[in-house]
Amino acid sequence: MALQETMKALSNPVRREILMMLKTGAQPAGDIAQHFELSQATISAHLSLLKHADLIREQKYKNYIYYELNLSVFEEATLWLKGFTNEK
Amino acid sequence: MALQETMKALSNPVRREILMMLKTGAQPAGDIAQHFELSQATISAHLSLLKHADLIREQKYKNYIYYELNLSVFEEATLWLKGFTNEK
DNA sequence: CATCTATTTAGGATTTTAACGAAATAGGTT
DNA sequence: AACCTATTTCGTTAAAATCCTAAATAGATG
Repeated sequence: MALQETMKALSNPVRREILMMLKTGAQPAGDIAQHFELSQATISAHLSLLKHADLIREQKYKNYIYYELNLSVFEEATLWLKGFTNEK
Repeated sequence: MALQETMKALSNPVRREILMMLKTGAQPAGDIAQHFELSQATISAHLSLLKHADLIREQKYKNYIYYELNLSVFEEATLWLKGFTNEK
């Protein structure tokens, strides 16, 4: 998919921290927001951008929206980067 | 070093294209600029940012400033990304 | 169905980024 | 020293990103 979207999404520290939070498993938007001193609305916008970049997926359960990593796009980005160090 | 600088630098398509141009070896700033329909000043600013992110190094020779990749920082970024897909 | 809770959307202020042309600098070369 | 040539720095402008508060939406629950 679009490397541009991926890289743009990864360029922001808040979004990277969100991704790291999701390493251990899916979490609802509210829980994610509580880890930051930022408004819920701001975190929601970051989540939306990560979703558009396809780095995360959402999954509804009860009253919550759980977000989780979508690893395939990470693999693409990793490959792009490895292209610099691997080849002779 | 600072992952923030690295990711910020990689988030821009012009800068990524510059990096790809340097895969095949060092090139002077002027040659790099010629591959884009952007002013020399703009490319110079991109090169400066890449240099601050430590993704490239400069090397003076005759009248030119040659830029070349600095692979160690690519490795750090690759490791960070692989941290998402590798671990269980 | 009325209400509560979780989350997003809208609108707006502030900061950052990307670009340009023009001027400045830094080295070579004559 | 004077002059090229390559590159950067300066000053400015326009567009995009980030954040906030307040209002809207969407589901679950009583």
